[in-house]
Amino acid sequence: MAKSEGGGSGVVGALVRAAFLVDAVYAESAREFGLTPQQGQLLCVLLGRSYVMGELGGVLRLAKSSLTGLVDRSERNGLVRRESCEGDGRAVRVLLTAEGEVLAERFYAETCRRIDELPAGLSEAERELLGGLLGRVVLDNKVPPVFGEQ
Amino acid sequence: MAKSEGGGSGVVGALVRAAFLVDAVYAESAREFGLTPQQGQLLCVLLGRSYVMGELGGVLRLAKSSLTGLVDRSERNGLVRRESCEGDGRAVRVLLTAEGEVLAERFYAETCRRIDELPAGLSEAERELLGGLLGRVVLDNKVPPVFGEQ
DNA sequence: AGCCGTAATTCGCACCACGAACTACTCCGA
DNA sequence: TCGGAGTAGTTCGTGGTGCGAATTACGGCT
Repeated sequence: MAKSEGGGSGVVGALVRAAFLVDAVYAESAREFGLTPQQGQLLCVLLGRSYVMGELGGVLRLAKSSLTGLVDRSERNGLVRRESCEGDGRAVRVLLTAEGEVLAERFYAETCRRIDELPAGLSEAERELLGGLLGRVVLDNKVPPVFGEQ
Repeated sequence: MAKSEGGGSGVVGALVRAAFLVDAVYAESAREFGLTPQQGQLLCVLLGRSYVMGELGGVLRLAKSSLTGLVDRSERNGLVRRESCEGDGRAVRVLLTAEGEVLAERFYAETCRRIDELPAGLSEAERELLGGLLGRVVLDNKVPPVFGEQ
C-alpha cells in the first residue's frame, strides 16, 4: 500500500500515532480530575507562573475568543482568576487560584505518571535516547511550555 | 523546579510536547482542506478500507453518539456514506465517497509531508532511530491504525 | 484632543464529546 | 415458535470548544 511509505511505518506515522496515544492518556487523566483536556492544559501551563492573556493565547495557540471562553469556564469553576495589569489597563493577567494550584499539581503529577508508563517496553537507555531525540524535535519546532519546564 | 523531573526535560515532557506539536500541524493541515481534525482523522482511517460503526468507534476511541455525529456531518458534507450490512440488519458500514477518497488522499499526503518536516533537524540515522523507538511505544500500547498502515 | 493600534470580550455559528434512553435487530433457550 | 436478553446505532440533552467579525476600553503618538 503506497501510502504506508509516508504515514505507515516510518517516523511520520509513529509521530501521529504517538500523538493519538498521548492525547488519549492525557484526556483520560483529565477526565478523572473532572477536567477537559483543554482545561488540564491551561492548568499545566499556569503551574509555576502566570501569564497575561495575549501570552497565554500564544502558548496555547488559541484564538483570543477561544481563550476568553476557556478562562471564563475555568474561572467559573474556581480554578483560575483574572487580575488587572498595573502597567496596562487593557491587559489581564491569569493566575491559578489556591484550589486551582492544588488540582493542577495533582493532575500534572498523575499525568506524568501515566505518560511515563507508555515507554515501559523500552530499556532505560532507549528511553533516554527517545527523550533526547524527541526533545530535539520539540526544541527545533519551538513548542511552547505546555507541560512543565517554564 | 521540581516538576521538571517528571514532565520537564525527560521523555514524559517530550512526548506531551511532541503530541501538542503534531496536533497543531495536523489541525492546520486539516483546516486548509476545509476539515476539522476529527474529520481528517475519520477520512484517514477510512482510506483503504471501510469499517462498521462499532469497529470505527473502537479505532477512533469515541462514544457511539459522538461517532454517529461525526459520521452524520461527514455524510452531509458528501465525504462518507453509510451502507447496510448484509449479515446484520442492525449494523451499518461506513465508506468514503469518491469525493471523500480524493480529499482523503490529498489530505493524507499533505499531512505526511508536513509531519515529515518536523524532525528535519535530525540526521537520517536519528530519524530511523526515533521512528523505531516511537514505533515500538505505539506498538506496545496497541494504538489503532489512525494514520496509514491498515 | 484625536486618531490609530492593541487587549480582551461579545456574538453568532458550527463542531464535538458524553451518558441516558430509545428503536430495531439478532440469537439462544425453553 | 416465541420471548427475553443482548447488541448496533440513533436521538436527546447538555456542556465544552474553536473561530472570525465586531465591539469596548485603553495606550501612545502626533
